[in-house]
Amino acid sequence: MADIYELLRSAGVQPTPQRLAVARYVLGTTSHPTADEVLAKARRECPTLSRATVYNTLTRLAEHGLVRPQTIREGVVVFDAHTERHHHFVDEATGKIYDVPWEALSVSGESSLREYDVRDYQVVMRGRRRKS
Amino acid sequence: MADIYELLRSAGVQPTPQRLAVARYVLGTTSHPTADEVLAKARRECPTLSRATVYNTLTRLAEHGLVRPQTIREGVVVFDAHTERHHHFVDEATGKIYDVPWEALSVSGESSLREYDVRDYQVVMRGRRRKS
DNA sequence: CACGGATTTAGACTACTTCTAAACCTGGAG
DNA sequence: CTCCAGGTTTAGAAGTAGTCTAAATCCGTG
Repeated sequence: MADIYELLRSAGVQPTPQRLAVARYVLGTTSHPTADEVLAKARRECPTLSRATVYNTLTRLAEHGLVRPQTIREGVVVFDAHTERHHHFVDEATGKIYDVPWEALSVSGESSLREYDVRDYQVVMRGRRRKS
Repeated sequence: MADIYELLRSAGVQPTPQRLAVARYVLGTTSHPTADEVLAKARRECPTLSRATVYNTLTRLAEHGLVRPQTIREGVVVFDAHTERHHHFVDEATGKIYDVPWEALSVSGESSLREYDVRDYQVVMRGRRRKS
């Protein structure tokens, strides 16, 4: 949340008002928004913001490691402000995506996969979130 | 590939020429095709086949457990004829998806996830396939 | 052979994403 | 101060994935 302006600058992304509005929303939520959701929220701060700018900005933030696009939900890319390794749980009833800490699961056996140079992996779980 | 006709019938899907063409292709490949790829291939056998029929048929095959839709590649659903549990490896250079046997990996720790009722899970890996 | 239900079809339509070309800053050189 | 050049933003067009609709077709039964 802190100083988004400085965060963008130090990541090498010139901080324009539009980019700040996008970054403030996407970096401040854990809800895995789609580009359109980011557009809707960021427009509250910057009403002329265009769809193209949102896509450009999200792509740029991703290139600079500030968000991570994820292919988990059907038909859309969602953006995750949580950039360290972690797993995901998808609630099939609501479509909501939850982050699962890396340490909650342990995966072994990758070493047997000689044919593949695995650069990254994650466990994707689906089911229902228990009401608590 | 055996008797697709019987396979459809016994799964409760009325085997029409269009459905046979779709099923023959999608059940006979390990390439995780998209609906459009299935359309292109199945049209060789059945040139009047329409896009809508391909979507309808793939949905029906999925409902009857003969294929499994997967959300792994950006922006598209791919269909996997391999319906038992398994993991996936995505080659980031080519976009190709490879099946990884269930036994090749072991995941532990799901039990700590009290908040979630995990009905299904898989490991999704990304990287480069080694040329062999 | 007519009927009715299931199936197929083309094309319209929606959603998501990328592209394009014009407009718009903004900051430095003259 | 003015002009220019870069980068940025914009609306809308275009491209791609998938769904929907209504008419046409097919097929088994009476």
